Amino acid sequence: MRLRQLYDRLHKAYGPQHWWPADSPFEVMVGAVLTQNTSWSNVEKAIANLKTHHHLDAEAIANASHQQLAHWLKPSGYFNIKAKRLQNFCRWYQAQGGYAALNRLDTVALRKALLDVNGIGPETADDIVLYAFHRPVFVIDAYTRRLLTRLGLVEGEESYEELRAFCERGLVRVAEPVQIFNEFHALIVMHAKVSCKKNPLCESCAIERHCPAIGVSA
DNA sequence: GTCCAGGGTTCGT
DNA sequence: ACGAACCATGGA
Repeated sequence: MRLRQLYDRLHKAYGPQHWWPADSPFEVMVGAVLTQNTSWSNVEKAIANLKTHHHLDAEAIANASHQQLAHWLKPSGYFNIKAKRLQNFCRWYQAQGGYAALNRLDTVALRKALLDVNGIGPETADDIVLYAFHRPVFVIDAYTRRLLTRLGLVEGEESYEELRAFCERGLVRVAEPVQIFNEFHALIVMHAKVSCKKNPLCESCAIERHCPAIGVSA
């Protein structure tokens, strides 16, 4: 199966996902940090806390006490390390001049700048670049790696950058790469959450080969 | 109620 | 290059 075909099947099975679930680019960035190694439902509660206390704002987060911030972030797990990372990110974001200034960078420079921030790794950087700045980078996460491996499209031990290059190359001629990459990642997450859970066999074998949603029926 | 899986990044070694 | 540390939540 080719990537384009996988996309079509996922899209047909699950429909438009309208990601990222956030009210502003800055909320996307906060969510990208908080969702590191944790499920989205946990992140929503932490973001709701920030909203309730009028702290979903780079300056407010930058100036909050570590203790206060960690308390609000508690539902998203790893609250001490995330308070530190989020605060570090917000101080950097302000120092850079905020969204407008960063948006003047080209995609490669923007991605590189984000990766230099302590607490921002490749997936978090790409979440931000794609979903907050609408640039064409393909986000690789554990679900993506697992699905591509099960489908036999990749070996599985590739580096993050190798997988990203593989996905971007495989979709190099699409008309609207930002829109396709946006939807593709969302669909992979949807498939992992819904289809695999629904079918108990999914976690223990390459069920995608037999998955009615995206693959050949048995 | 108890146990356990899942999910990124950094920092040691 | 590899393992350890960081944590609440939801399902079994």
